[in-house]
Amino acid sequence: MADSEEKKKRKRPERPEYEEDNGFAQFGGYMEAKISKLEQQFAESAKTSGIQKSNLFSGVSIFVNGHTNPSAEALKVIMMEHGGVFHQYERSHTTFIIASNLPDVKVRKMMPSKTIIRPEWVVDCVKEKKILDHKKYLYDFNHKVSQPKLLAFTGGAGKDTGFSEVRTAVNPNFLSEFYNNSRLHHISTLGLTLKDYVNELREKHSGDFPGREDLKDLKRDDSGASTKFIMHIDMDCFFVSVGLRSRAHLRGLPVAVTHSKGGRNPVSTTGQITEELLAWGDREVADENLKNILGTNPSKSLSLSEIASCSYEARAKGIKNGMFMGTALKLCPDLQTIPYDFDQYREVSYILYNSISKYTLDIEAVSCDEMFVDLTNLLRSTGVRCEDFVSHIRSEIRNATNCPCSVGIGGNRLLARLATRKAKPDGQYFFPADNVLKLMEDIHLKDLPGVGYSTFDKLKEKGLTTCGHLQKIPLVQLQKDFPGKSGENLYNLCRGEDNRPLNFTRQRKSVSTEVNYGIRFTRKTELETFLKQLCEETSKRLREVGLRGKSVTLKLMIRAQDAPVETAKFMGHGICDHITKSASLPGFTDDPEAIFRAVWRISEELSVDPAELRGIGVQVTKLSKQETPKSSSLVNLFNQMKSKPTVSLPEKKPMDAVEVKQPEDFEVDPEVLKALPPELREEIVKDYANWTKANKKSPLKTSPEASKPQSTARNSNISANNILSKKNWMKILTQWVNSSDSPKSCDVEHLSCNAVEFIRSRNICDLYSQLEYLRLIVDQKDSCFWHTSYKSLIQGIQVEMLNIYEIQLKITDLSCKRCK
DNA sequence: ATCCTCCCCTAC
DNA sequence: TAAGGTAGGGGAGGAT
Repeated sequence: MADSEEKKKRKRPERPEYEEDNGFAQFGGYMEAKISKLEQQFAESAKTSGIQKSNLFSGVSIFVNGHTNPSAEALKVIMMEHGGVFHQYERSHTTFIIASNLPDVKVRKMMPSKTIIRPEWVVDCVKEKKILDHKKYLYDFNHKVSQPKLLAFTGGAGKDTGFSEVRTAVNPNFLSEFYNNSRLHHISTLGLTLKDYVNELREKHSGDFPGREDLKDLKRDDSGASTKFIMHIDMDCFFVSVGLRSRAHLRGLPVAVTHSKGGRNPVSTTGQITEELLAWGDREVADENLKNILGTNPSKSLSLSEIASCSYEARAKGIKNGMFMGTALKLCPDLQTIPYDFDQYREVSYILYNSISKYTLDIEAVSCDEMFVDLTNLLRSTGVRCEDFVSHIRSEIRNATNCPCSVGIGGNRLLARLATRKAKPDGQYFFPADNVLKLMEDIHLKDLPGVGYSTFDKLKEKGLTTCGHLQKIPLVQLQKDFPGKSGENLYNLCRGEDNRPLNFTRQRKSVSTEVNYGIRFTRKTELETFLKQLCEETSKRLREVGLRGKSVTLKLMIRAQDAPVETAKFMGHGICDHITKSASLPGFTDDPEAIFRAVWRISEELSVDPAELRGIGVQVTKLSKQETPKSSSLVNLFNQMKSKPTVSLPEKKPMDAVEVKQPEDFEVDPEVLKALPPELREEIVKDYANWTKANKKSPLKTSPEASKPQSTARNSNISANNILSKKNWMKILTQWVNSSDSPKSCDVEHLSCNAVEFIRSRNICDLYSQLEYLRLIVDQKDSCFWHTSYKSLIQGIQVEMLNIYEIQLKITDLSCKRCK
C-alpha cells in the first residue's frame, strides 16, 4: 500500500502549479471538491460562531470510523471548540483515525497505514488541557470489543421479552446473525467459493503461467522420470495462523480460535452433557471433554463453546480442534483465545490459491486452506525438480500470507495426503515410491480418507486399527462388513492404492440451506416464517450460481423421545432423530415461493410438532444450468436502456459516426443508488447535487482548462455511442459491473475509447467523477477480474493524460489485496 | 438391471 | 451462554 503511494508520487510530474495542495488534488471531480468544502465549512463555522475555546488541537485532524463513545458528532464539536479538524472522510493527511468498536479487518482494510486510536484520547486531552501521548490510546486489535448488537439479541429490550423469542430462530434477524457467526457456515461457503474460483480461472485462462518464469534458476531434473507427482497443500492451523498475523506477541503460545472468552456456562448440568456427548462427533475429543466434565464440580459449569482451531503449542497440551473451551482451559489454563476473522481467512485463501495458479491450474480445491495439485505437467514442462518446486512454493506462500503451510507429495492423492500428515507442521515430505505396501502397514486406519469415527469403531471392534491389520483381510471378507464399494475402497486404500483422479472442475449437484441451532418454536406460524426464510436463502444461493432445481428435500431434526427439552449446549439441537423427505418442483426452478410451497406440503405431511423441532434444512437437487438470455455486454446494456421509455434520453437519432454531441448533464439515478451499499450511497448522494449546482455557476478554477468556459471545453466531438456522455452513465456502469463476475474485454476497450474521447475533448472533470464512481463500485466487487480490468483501464487513461497534459489523474488504489 | 428416495457417513 | 453448515459418496430397499 505504502509502496503504491510512493509510485504515484514519483510518477506525477513536478510542476508547481499542480502541487498536491493547491491544485491537482482538487483538479477533478466532485468527490475531492465536496470533501474540501466540508472541511472548509467546518473550520469556518468554528471561527465565525465564536465557539472556539482553545487551539489545543491545532494541526490535528481526526476521522471517526464506526460507533464511538463519545459519538462522532460529539467529537466533531470538541475538535471544533479546540481548533482541530474533523474529517468527514478519511484523507491522506488525517492525523488520527478514531475508533473504539470495529472489526479489525475493516479498520485495516480501510486504513492500512494509519494510526488508530481510541476516542478517549480526545476527551483526555481536553481534560488535561494538553496533547497527550497518543501511544497510550492506540486501538487495541487484540482486545476486540464486541460489535453493537441488535437489541433483540442482547435481550436488552427487557427481561419480559420472553426468553425463547430473543435469540432463537423466531427472531427475524436470527438467520443472518447466525450465519455471520457460524464457523461451519463460513468454512463451507468459503470452500465452495474457492472451488468456483478455480473453475473460473481455468475457464478464463490464457495458457500462460507467469510464475514458471521464476523457476528458471532452479536446478534441472535430468532423471527424466515419468512418475506422477501429486501435491497436497494444507495450511497449518489455518484460523490461528491467520489470527496471529496481527498478534505477533502471541506467537509461540498456546492459542485457540473460539467464540468464547473462557467464560462459564451457567445452565448445563453434568449428566446432560455426558449424555449428549456420547452421541456426538469426534470420539477422542468427546472422551476428553467427557472425562473433564465428569471430574468437574457440577455447580461450576464450563464453557461449551467449541475450539475451531488451535496452535501446535496448544496441541502439545492435549487440546484439539472441536474441543470445548472449558475442557481446553482445564488442560491449559493459560490458553490464549482469539476471535474469528472470517474476512481475513477469505483474503488469505485467495492469496494461497493465487500463489499456486501462477504455476499451474491442475488444482483440485478441497477447502479454503487445502488443495491437491497435479505437478506432473508443470515439472515436465519446466524441468524443475519436484522438491525444489515445493520449497519454492512453500516459501512463496509463507511470504505472501505470513502463514505456514505444509506440503505432502505422493504418487496419488492418498499418499500425498498421508505425506502431509508427516510434513506438519510447517514442513514438506515425499512419500517414497517404493515399498509402499510396507510403509502403509504402520498407518493408523483413522488416517485413511473416508474412515470416520463410525467406520473406525466398526474396524476396531474386529481388532483392526492399522493398515497393516487390514491388509491381511481378503476383499470378500471385508465386503461382508463393508459391502460393495465401501469395502473395495478400504481394501485399496490400506495398500496405498488410490486411483481416484483429481477433479479440476466440479459441477454442483445440490444447493442447500440448513440451521440446526437456535431452533425453538412454539407455534406453527413461527415455523412457517422461518421456513420461508430458508427457502428464500436457498433461492438466493441457486441464483448466485445460476442453477435451478427440479427436486427439493426437507431435512428435519426432531428431539429424540427421551432427550431433555433443554439441551446441554446453549440453543443446541441435543439428541435428535433425523428425517428427510423430498418432493418434485414444478420444472427447473429457483423461485422461493415454488420451493416453499413444495417444502410446506412436505412439512404438513410429516405433521411435526413445531415445539419438538431442533433443526431444519432445505436442499434443492436435480440441477440444471439456468439459461442466460440477457447479454451483459456494456454496449448492449447501453442500447437496451436507450430504447426504454423510462430513461429520459433525447430522441433517438441514427448512429451517425460524425455526429457532434455534447455530454449531457449528469444525474444521480435513485434506482442505482438504492442498490448500493449504504455507506457508498451516502457518500455519493450527500454532496453530489450541491456540487453540480455550484459547478454550473463557477467552473473549477484549478482545471487546466480554467481559462476557457466549461461549454468551450466540451465543444469537441464526442461520438453518439459514448456511454460516458449519457445522462444515465451511472446506471449503465452500475448494471454493467453488477451483471457479471468478469468484464468482457471488448467492453473494457469500449469504455477506454470513451474515456480517451473525454480526455481529448478536455472534459476531465466529468471523466474524473465517473472514474471515481467506477472505482467505488468495482471496489465493492469481489472479483479480481474486475479489479485488474479497472486497473488496465486506468493505465490506458493515464497514458493518454500524459500525452496530452503531461500529467496524470490522481486515482485512488483499489482496496483488494489479492490482486496487486 | 437401473433408478429413486431415504438414510448414514465423511470432510472441511 | 453460543452461533452444531454444506456437499458428496454410498448403501438398503422399493419402484420401474
